[in-house]
Amino acid sequence: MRVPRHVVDARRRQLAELLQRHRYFEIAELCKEFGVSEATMRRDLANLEKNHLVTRTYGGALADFNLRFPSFRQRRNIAADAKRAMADKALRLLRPEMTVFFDNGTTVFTLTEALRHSPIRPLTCVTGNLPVADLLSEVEGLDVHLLGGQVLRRQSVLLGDAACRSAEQWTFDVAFFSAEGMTREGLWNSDAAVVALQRAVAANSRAKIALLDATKLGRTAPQFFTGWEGLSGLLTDASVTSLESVGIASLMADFDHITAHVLSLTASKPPHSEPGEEDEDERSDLTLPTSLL
Amino acid sequence: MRVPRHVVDARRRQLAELLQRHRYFEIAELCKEFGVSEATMRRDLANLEKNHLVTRTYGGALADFNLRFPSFRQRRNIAADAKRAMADKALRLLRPEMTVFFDNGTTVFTLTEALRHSPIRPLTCVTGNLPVADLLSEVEGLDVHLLGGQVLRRQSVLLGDAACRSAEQWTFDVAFFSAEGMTREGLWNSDAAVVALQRAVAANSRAKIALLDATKLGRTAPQFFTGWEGLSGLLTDASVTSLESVGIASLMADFDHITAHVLSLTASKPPHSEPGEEDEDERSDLTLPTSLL
DNA sequence: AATTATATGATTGAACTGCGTCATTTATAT
DNA sequence: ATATAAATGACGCAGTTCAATCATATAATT
Repeated sequence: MRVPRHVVDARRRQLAELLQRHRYFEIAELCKEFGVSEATMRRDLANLEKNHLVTRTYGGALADFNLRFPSFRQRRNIAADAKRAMADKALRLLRPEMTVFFDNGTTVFTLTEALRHSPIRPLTCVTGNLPVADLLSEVEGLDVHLLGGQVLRRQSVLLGDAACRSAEQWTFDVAFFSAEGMTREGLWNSDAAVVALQRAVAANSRAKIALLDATKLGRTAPQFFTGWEGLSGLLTDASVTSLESVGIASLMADFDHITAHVLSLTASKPPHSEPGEEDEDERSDLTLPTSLL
Repeated sequence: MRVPRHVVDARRRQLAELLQRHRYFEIAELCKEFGVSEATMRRDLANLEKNHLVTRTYGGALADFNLRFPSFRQRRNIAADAKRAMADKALRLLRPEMTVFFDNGTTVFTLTEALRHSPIRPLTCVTGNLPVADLLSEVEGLDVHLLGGQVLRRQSVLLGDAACRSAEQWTFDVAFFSAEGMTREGLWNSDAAVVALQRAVAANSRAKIALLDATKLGRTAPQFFTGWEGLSGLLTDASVTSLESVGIASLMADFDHITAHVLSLTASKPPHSEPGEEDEDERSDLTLPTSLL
C-alpha cells in the first residue's frame, strides 16, 4: 500500500496544477482523476493547504493564488519557502486586539497570506499596500484600514505626504517592515518615499520587526531606513554564520525586546517537505515581552 | 415578509459582485453579510446559477467565469450597454489637468473602464474605490490617489471618518456620483457612511454629476443624499417620459450648469451595435460652461 | 379595497462531508 | 536482513448541508 515518496510529491504537484487551471474541483472528482481514495485525497489537500497552495472548501478545493495582481506573482516565487516559514514565525508575535502595520514587499505579503489561513481575531490591520488590504478584507474578524495617498503605477502601493499623515494618526503594537538590503549599519531601501513612510510608522510603533530573507544580506540601497538600534527584532532565514560575516550577528544581542530568530532552513530540503510538528515548542523565543504588551 | 422586487434584484446583483471579487464564499457567511436566512440565500444562489452568473458548491458558491474581464461582464450585465454609453458621454466632461472624483458603484466603474480605453491626459483622479484605483493606476498619464479609511469587507470600498477627512483636503473640478435610487426629491443611498463621504466630496466639487441608469428611477433608499439643486447635472439612459412620470424632468431645467442629457437608447438595438457617429453632434450639450473652467 | 402573487423564514428528513482510528502493505533506514 | 516509518484504504461517528414543504406577511395587481 505504501507508495514511493516521489510518487506522492508528483501527485500533489499535479493536483495543485489541476486546481490552478480549473478553479474548483470537488473531492469525488479528484479521487476519480487520480485514482486514490477520499482519505488520501483529503490528506493531499490538507498538505497543500498547509503550504498555502490551495484552499479547501466543503466538498472540494480551490486554487490559492491571487490572480488579480500578476506583478506580485512573479516576484513571489523567489525564496518562497523561506518567506512562508518566516511568516509562520511572525504570526506568533500577534495577539488578539492588537493594532498591526504591514509594510510593502512580498515577504510581508506572504505574512498576510499566512494570517488569512490562521487568523488571529480580532485584529486591527493597517497598510498602504493594496493587495494586502484586499486580501485581509476577506478575513472575518479583521478590521482593515488603508492609508490614503498616491497610488504608484505598477506597484499597487500608497505613498506620499498623505500616506505619511495617515500613518501618523495611528499607534501600532507591532509593525512589520521589509527592506531591499541589510548591512551592519542597518536597513536600506531604494525609494525615498518608501523610507519616509516607514519612518512615520516606526515612530508610532512599539514593536518594530524586520522581515528579510537571506538574499538581502549585505546589500545596500540609496536610502538608509534605520539602524539596528531602531528595531525590536529581525526575522530572517539567513544563517548565523552569514549574519556574522557582515557583522550583524553581534548586534542582535542589542535586541532587548525580542530575541532575533534565525530560521535554520537548509536549501537542500525538497520543495514539498513538511515543516512538521517539532516547531511547536519554538514559540517561546518569539513571544513579545510583557513590557510591550 | 415579502420584500419589493428591486430589493431582491439589488441583493442578487450585490451577491454576484461580491462573488466576483472574492472567488469563494460559504453560505453561512453570505447569510450574515446580507442578513437573510439560508433558505433565501439558497434561492438567490439558485437564481444566479440559472443565469450562469455563479457556480454553487457544497457549502458555498463561487463566481462563474472571469466576469472581471470587461468583455464578459458587458455581455452578462443587462444595463451594460446603457452604462457604457453613459460613460462615453461622461468622458466628454473631462479636460486635461482636471482633478476628478470617482464615487463607488458599477456605473462609475464602467466610466473608469472607458477612461482607460480613451485616456484624457493628464488627469488627477481621486477615489475611495479599490477596483477603480487598481484599474486607473495602470493608465499612463493619470495621477491616481486613494482616500484613506476602513476597508469594507463586502464592498472593497473605503469609508469612515478617515475617508471623509481625506476627501476634505481636495478640491475637485468634477465629481461623479452614483446612487441607488432617484426620485423627485433627489438621490438616495442605503448606507449612511456612503452618504457622509458623498457629502464631503460634494462640498468641495465644482461640478457634481450623477450617473444613474434607468433602473434606479423612482426608487428610494433609507438615506437621503442630495436634492437636485445640489447637482450640476444628471447622466441617465432613462427616457424623458419616464423621467416626467416621477417629476424629475421638469426639475432638469434648473440645471443651469450642465444640461441634463438623456440618452435615447432603444432596447431593441442589437447588442453589438456601434454607438456610432450620430452622437458626435451631441457634444455641445455636454460641455462644461466656461464659468466652471 | 379586495385579490392574487411572491418573497421570506422555520422545520424536517435524507444525504453528504470530514475526521479520527485502525489494520495492512510497502518503502526506507540501519 | 531486520526494524522502523510511512502511505493507503476501510469503517463509523459527528456535524453539516440541501431540498421540499408550509405558514405568513407583504408587495403587486385588479
